Amino acid sequence: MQDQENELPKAYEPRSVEQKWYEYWMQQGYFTAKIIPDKKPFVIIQPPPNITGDLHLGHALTATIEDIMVRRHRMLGEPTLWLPGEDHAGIAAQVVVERALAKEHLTRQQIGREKFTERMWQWVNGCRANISNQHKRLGVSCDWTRECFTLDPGPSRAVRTFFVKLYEKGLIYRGERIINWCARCSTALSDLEVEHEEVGSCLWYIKYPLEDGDGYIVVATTRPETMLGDSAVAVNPVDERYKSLIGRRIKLPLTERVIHIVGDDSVSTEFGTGAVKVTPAHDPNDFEIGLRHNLAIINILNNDVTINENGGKFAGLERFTAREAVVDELNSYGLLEKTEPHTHAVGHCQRCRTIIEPIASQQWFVKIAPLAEPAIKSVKDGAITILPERFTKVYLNWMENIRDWCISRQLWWGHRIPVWYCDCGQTIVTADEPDSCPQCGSTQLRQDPDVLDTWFSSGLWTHSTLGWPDDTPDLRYFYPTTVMETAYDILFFWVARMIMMGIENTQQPPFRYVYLHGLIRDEKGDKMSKTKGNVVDPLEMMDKYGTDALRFAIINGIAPGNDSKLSATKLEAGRNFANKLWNATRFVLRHDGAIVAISEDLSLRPLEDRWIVSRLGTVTQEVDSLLKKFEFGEALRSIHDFLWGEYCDWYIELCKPRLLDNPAVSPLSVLVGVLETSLRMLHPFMPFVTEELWQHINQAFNIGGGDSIMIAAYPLPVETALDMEAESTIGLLIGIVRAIRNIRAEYEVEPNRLIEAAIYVGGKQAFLLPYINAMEVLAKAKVSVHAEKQAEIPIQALCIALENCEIVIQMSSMFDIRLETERIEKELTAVLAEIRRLELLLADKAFSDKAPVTVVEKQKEKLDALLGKMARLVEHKERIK
RNA sequence: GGGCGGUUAGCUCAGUGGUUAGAGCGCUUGCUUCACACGCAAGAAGUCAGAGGUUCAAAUCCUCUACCGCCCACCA
Repeated sequence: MQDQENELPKAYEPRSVEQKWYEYWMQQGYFTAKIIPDKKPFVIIQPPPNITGDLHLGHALTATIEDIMVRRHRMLGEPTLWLPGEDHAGIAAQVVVERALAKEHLTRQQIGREKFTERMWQWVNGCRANISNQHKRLGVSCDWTRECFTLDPGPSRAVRTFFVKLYEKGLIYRGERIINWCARCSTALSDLEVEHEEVGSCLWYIKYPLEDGDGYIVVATTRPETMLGDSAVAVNPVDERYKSLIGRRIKLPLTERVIHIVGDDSVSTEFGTGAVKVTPAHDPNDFEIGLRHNLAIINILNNDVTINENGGKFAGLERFTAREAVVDELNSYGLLEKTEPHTHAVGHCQRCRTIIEPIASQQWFVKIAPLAEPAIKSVKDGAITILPERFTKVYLNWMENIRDWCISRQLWWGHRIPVWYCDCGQTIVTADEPDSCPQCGSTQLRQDPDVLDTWFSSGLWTHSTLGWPDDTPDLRYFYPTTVMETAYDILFFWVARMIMMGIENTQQPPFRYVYLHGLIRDEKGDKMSKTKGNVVDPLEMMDKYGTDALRFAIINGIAPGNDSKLSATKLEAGRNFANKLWNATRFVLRHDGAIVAISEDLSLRPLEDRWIVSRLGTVTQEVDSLLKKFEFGEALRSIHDFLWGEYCDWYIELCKPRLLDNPAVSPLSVLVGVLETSLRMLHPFMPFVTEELWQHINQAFNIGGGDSIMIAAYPLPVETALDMEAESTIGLLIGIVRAIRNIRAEYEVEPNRLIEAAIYVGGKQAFLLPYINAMEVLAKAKVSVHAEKQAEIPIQALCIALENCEIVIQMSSMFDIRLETERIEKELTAVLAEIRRLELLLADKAFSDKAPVTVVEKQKEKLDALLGKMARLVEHKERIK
């Protein structure tokens, strides 16, 4: 066994073992899910990372939490599928490649759609490999044989099939609506892709003259330039101020147009002047008013948000330049009544931060309410459970107020809309590219140039990855999946849509549980972002501390749905824990002997053996129940505290004397068994170090545990594990040892000096006797145990009362009383001298008046401390007299 | 405007009705103890944001207040 020890370095070196085991696991095919018809599978479809760059800590957290669940369920013997993939990430990825092009002073328009798409695919190939490799470094046990990409043929066909299906049901339509237009990306966006931000701006009050010259009506607006597209002024019909004006005509300033004043309920009488300019082409509210009053939709903007020909002389100006020009001109005509400061929310493009412009435009939409209804029901009924529970309300609130979803994007990267147009006017909507027009037979068909919102394909992910629309064995067996685990910030983008689409396509909710984790922030609590430069690279952390340390650091202390911060100290704690396990195992491996199961002959074993087995049982129970509740942070803490605070700090130490004495009942079986079981319990959290150590133990003690810890059994709670007698007695023992150590530290007893302690326990605890010897070394106390309390306690003794016993320590055993008395005298003299000096100093008026307050205070504090010290010394002197 | 979360030891956070509120890091003191200094032992440190209420019992449940953060939202 000595050789074995030589093989193991003194400290754990992650790099040397991680790659080895990952390759071994892959080569053994442990990650590949197998269909076992009579068993219920555990299934997680991994949230596919965007192919926009490197993995960040959020991905690491997602991957780790999912790996914990997956490894546990696999160890529990369930057929387990964790399906990995990547998302083409439509606009986000296109922005990344456009930026790369910009560095070459190129735009996508310059190189054309075909060349641009080629560039995209080049990027994808590099990025996907990168993402997979980073995932592998994290130790993820996902089934790489089933890896998917959203643009793969299968998922792509699912997208087209779904589109056609919804179109045929009348749930996808094309129409002119107000959409969010990003001029930089040159595309429409869904409402979710717009991020609102409060900005300080102005409210401009503009006079609109009545056509007949009979005065004017004042409207308030935050976007004066849009007046160029006004087609009415609206007032509330109940508003006494304006009631009589309804139907009157206005000469719209800066244009030649004459518009009407209309009455509409939607106008607030409270805000602004109570009269609102109506621009149906550039405001969702106005668009609705326009529909009700049959108003013209006058689009005044080009796609690059310059003013178009409808803006008359302002044509060609950029929107904000136009705003200034319009205001100036109005002012010069005396039509600007006033300007007020005004704060309001302005929409920005989620991907490029450009200010969004609402524009009426022809786009494709999903009529969402019919899809939302069963999705709401599935959560209300409890078919899907959202954790933590508070997100249920957030989900329902959004779903119940959901609005139609704009799914067409004027991008080049993504799933092309499966719609073809023929010159004869025919529109063909089909999953497979048509050869000719069914109406006129023409082969000159034009496919719709737009692509679909990237979330349109992600929403199908739970079943498109398993083969849908085909009826495949995977789909039949693994669907519906078990848990959808992801960050709470994509609850609407992704989770809600998966539920709607999953139910629509399969009549079943796509998963049983939604578990939402929080975001990882930097040490200051800021969201990590590349522009802020506060991004922590998981790869760097793994290089520096090891993968298990990173996994420990991001799981330890987290609560479901709560954000967390990552810091170097957490990573160090993880590394230290791995190292602690490494060394505990090294200690165990130094010993040799035959091993039996820990449950065998347990009742014949000494109390400390029964104690640690009982504690293991309790921890197993805790971990089981915590993991069932998705409390990963608490479960990890529980295992950590047990291994470090009980197994290493107490059990190993309790065993040391026994291992030297070579007693009749060797602790080795329990020493090995508890460690081996704990490693299995910890494995899902820290897969590499546990595999490495478990392999050593498995071989050295010939346990026959199998080829890998990752397919060994996960420890489950056993009813009989608890041993109250052992727990209370060893608990008492620990209390005694701590008390003695405490006294030794307090009296500064030399480390090697043995002290004499007598322990008095009630008659029932007399069995403590045989185990006191084991603790003697630890406590450096020569201990005698008495069943009953002696009538007389020796005078020069220290008495410590614990819950069930009393400890009496002879003062003379802690130090030589004569020498100690001399030492105290000496110290007292010195302390008294210093006290006198300080008292004189403080009494000196010259000092207290002239010295800075802080200096005086400091001296006072010093005096207080010395007085306290003197009191303690006097008390100590009295006691040992 | 609507909703949610947070406020616990110097720092980062667990704990959500039950004796004396925990951990990691930091701090103080002492240890080259034959697994580990990425360690061991001992210690100091908290009016659990504030106020009121329910209860035998509240950090935990209820109400209100304050501050911080987040999400949703078409009042121009």
